[in-house]
This record gives sequence, structure tokens and C-alpha cells, in this order.
Amino acid sequence: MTVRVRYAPSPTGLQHIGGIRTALFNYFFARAQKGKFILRIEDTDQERSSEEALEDLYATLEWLGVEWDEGPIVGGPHGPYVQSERFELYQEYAEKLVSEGKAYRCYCTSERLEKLRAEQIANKSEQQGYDRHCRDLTQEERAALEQAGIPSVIRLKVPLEGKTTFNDLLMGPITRRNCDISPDPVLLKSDRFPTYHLANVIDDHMMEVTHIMRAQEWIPSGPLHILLYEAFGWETPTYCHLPMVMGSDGQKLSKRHGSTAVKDFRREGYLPEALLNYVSMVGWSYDSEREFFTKDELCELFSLEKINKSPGIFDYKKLLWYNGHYIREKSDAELAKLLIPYLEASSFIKSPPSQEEIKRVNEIVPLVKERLKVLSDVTELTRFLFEEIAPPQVEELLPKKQDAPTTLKALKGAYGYLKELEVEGVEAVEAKLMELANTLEVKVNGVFMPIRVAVTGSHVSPPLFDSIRLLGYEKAFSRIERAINILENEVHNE
RNA sequence: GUCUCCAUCGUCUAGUGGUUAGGACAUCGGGUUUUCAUCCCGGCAACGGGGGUUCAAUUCCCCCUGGAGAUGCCA
Repeated sequence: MTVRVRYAPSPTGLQHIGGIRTALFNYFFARAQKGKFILRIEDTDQERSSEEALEDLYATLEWLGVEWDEGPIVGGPHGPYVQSERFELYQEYAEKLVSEGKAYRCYCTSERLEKLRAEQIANKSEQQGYDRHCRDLTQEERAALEQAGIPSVIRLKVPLEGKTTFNDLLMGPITRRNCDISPDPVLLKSDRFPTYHLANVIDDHMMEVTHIMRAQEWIPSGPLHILLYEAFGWETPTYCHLPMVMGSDGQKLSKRHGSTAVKDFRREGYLPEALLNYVSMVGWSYDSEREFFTKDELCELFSLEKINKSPGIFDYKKLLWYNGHYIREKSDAELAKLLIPYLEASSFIKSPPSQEEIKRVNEIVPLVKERLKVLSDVTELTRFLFEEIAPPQVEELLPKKQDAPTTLKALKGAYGYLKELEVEGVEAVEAKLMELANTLEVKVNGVFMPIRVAVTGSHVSPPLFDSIRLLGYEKAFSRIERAINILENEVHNE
């Protein structure tokens, strides 16, 4: 039997870390087993589903390089793969359960249910949830309510006694007494759309899904779904509940922990390789040695046995580390292409950039490559090359434990040598600056730092000679002259 | 409240009935370097508690504790 798995998101928000982790595990499992990966859109919540969310889903999967074998856009033998387009099917199956006495119509208003719930919470009642008010209405009562045109929902008649068990691939057997299962959950809402429980079971069966891999938050409704399969007389699929992804405080990962939308990570300049690799390591590991995996490698090596049981905390710092690694792995040409949009957004270069600008970006790449954690870091790292910098403060120009007169001497002396840079070459000038430091009896840094601050406006920058070259000698020299003036003023005023 | 699940360094994890409990991130220290970063070397750091089973438990069982999730006409 070939493996068939699915990712079935509801398009009610941007794709987030937890969602794509589930998508990825399903996808890797399908590929590793030479099975099929199905995408299904669960848009049964008419209120919250949005076109924007759907577009975000497609964009995210494409960015990650996750392609589906069956689903919207590509089609397949069990379509449609969008639940709102399968509307009639759910009516049919829900009615079937009603006519067989396995489900019933409930006429309770949401006001009544809300009041009921509020009371249960206030009384700390042992019985939480629906009170099965409509479960045993007589024929006459039902007829009267129908006559009066009272809207209804369809609820599952959960057995009052006995217990239900399903076998989870990871957890082992999970059992719940039927009286503990959600009391008669709604299957068909008053707008006639199915709830998750109904649609999910029908579709997984119709689409011949063999393994249901979803987050552990679904464990409690596992037995309920089994009841549904049994009510329909269908064979149950294999379940595998994936460990959840948590925030740093151990709670379910959410916006308050930081970015969770894939879109946000993408905008900040995370690479799909890095996000995919890191996310896959939360809840799964290959062995104790290996931490880097490409998508193709995971498609080959992924296995259910190595999934962890316990929830994992999403570590933003480790993701950053992965991202830096993958940035450094890029060729200069590839990285330049990735960086250009960020430089455009900062108005450092035109959009689209000129040939000259592209050439310059290519020269900049090797200087910033090993300094980038995310692509957007390029802005602050290279700002001094594209924009005028504020005149440095005296304190900024002074290296640690070095006074203004000495620093002025160093900078002036250095400037004399730097002037010859184009003719003499980097090595010769470098040697002379070292010698200068020696003569002035200061550390090498005592000569280099003032130049760096003068040229880049910061103590932190790409390598100095490269920075000067890329900035252009004229501009660099005028910035040094300005710094010399600042120091001279300082020295004379004392 | 009730139900279900989980439990190795701060974090992600490897692992075994007998190990100096291994790796990675983070952190700290050192080296390379004109700064930062990269890179290299090293340090700190874990089997939640209590009972069993056993010659021996981090490992198997039970209880407790702690954490999480579910308890919707959301998924």
C-alpha cells in the first residue's frame, strides 16, 4: 500500500512555523516512502477564511520548495481539494448519520449554549460542554421546531458508555472513556458548512489518506474521529501526532514570542534552506552528529521513528546560526542577487539597479558575506558606502587609552601614507602603518581605528582597505581630512 | 474543574539495565585578525522527586510533582 499523507491547513491566517513544520514532516514522509503528498484547503470557516491567507499559503510552500502531488491548482483523482467546493458531499454524509440515528438535529441557540457554558465555568461544574438537550427530543417536538423554522445544527450522538482507543504511532495506544469525549460535537453548522471533525474524516477517507500526521493538540479529538469512522463503517487511518512547537516560555508558539509567520522570516532575510533545516530539527533528529540537511536529503532520510515525543521550543538564535551558515555557503553571485532587493529597499541603489551598481554590489558581497546573519543586515553594514555619514565625535575617534594629540599624529601620519595607496598598493601601505604605530609607540589598532571611524563612522566595519577602495578614494580622503580637522580643533582648544 | 499527553545541560537533542551520560546552539575563556564577523581550541552546564523490579537503574513499572494541550456552530 502506498503512503498517502496530507497537509490540510485552514486559510485563516499567515502560514506560521508550527504549520509548516507539520507540512514539512508530511512532505518528507511522503517522499521518503515514495508516497503521495496531498494539499487540502480546509476553508469551512466562512468567517475567517481569506483569499490573502490562501495566497500566503501557496507563496510559502513555493518559497520552501514543497510541491504537492494532489491538491488545488495541480488537481488529482480525488478532487476537488478545497472543502468549500465539496459542500454537497458533507450534507449527504451528515444526513446519512441522522437517518441512521447516529447523529441528531440540535435546535439550541448559541445564546443558550453561551449561557450554559458560563454557568458551568462559574459553578466549576464537573460537566463541561453541551448538555445534550436536543439528543432525546420526541418526534413531535422535532416536528414542531422544524415547523417553526428554527435553524438547527447536526450533532454526533457520542455513546454514553464504553471507551474508545486509537493507536498512535508515536504515543502508542490512547484511550478515552466515551463519557469524557466532547459531548455530542457539532458536525454540520447552522450555515450548513461542516466542522473540522466531519469534513476531515470524510475527506481523509475519500482521499484514501493512510497516515494522519498532525500536531499533538489534536490528540484529545482522536477518539472522537475514531467514533466517526466507525459510524460511517470506514477503516481508520494510522495516526501520528507530532510534538508541538512552543515559545521560549513553554507555551504554544505565538506572535508574542516574536515572528512566527514565514512571511516575516522571509522579509527579514532568512533563507528557505535555513528555515526548512532548522524547523525540521525541532521534533526530529537523524543522529547525534548531523545538523545540516538539504531538502532533498530530508526527503530521503526522514523517518517516523526518529520523531520526538515531547514538545520543542523554537530557538530564534539557533535559526540565526543556521541562516548565517547558509548565507556563507552561497556563491558571491548568488548572494549578490539575494542582497539587491534589500539595497533597493534602502534606496542605496536604483530599482532596478544599473550595470554599474550591480558591479559594485558584486564587489561588496565578499566583504559582508561572513558578517551577515540575515540578509537585511546588509543595510547597516554597508550604509557608509552609499550615504553620507555624520561627522564622528572626538570620543569615537579615540581608541581606548589613547589621547587626542597622539591620535591626531597617528591619523595625520597615516593619511600621508594612505594617499599613496593607489600607487604603492595595500601591502606596502599596511607595512608603513604598522611601522607608524611602532614609531608612535601605540598599538596597531591605535592607528587603524581612527581611520576606520573616520571613513565608516563606526568601530565596526568590513576590512579597512577594502572599505576605502569601495567607497572611492576621493570620498574616503575627504572623510579622513574632516576627522583630522575635528581632532585638531580638539587639541587646540585644550 | 474534568480528560489526554509529555519529562536528559538554559535550548534542540544522542544514548544505554553497568558510559568519564555524547553532539549542536547559546554563554564564558583563549587563539588567528587592523575592528567586527568568520574560523580554530577550551570551560561551565542535564538524567525533576519518591517508591519499587534488579547484583545493578538515567534506562523497566507505579505514585507524586511540574509542564503542555483539549474541553467552540475555530481549525
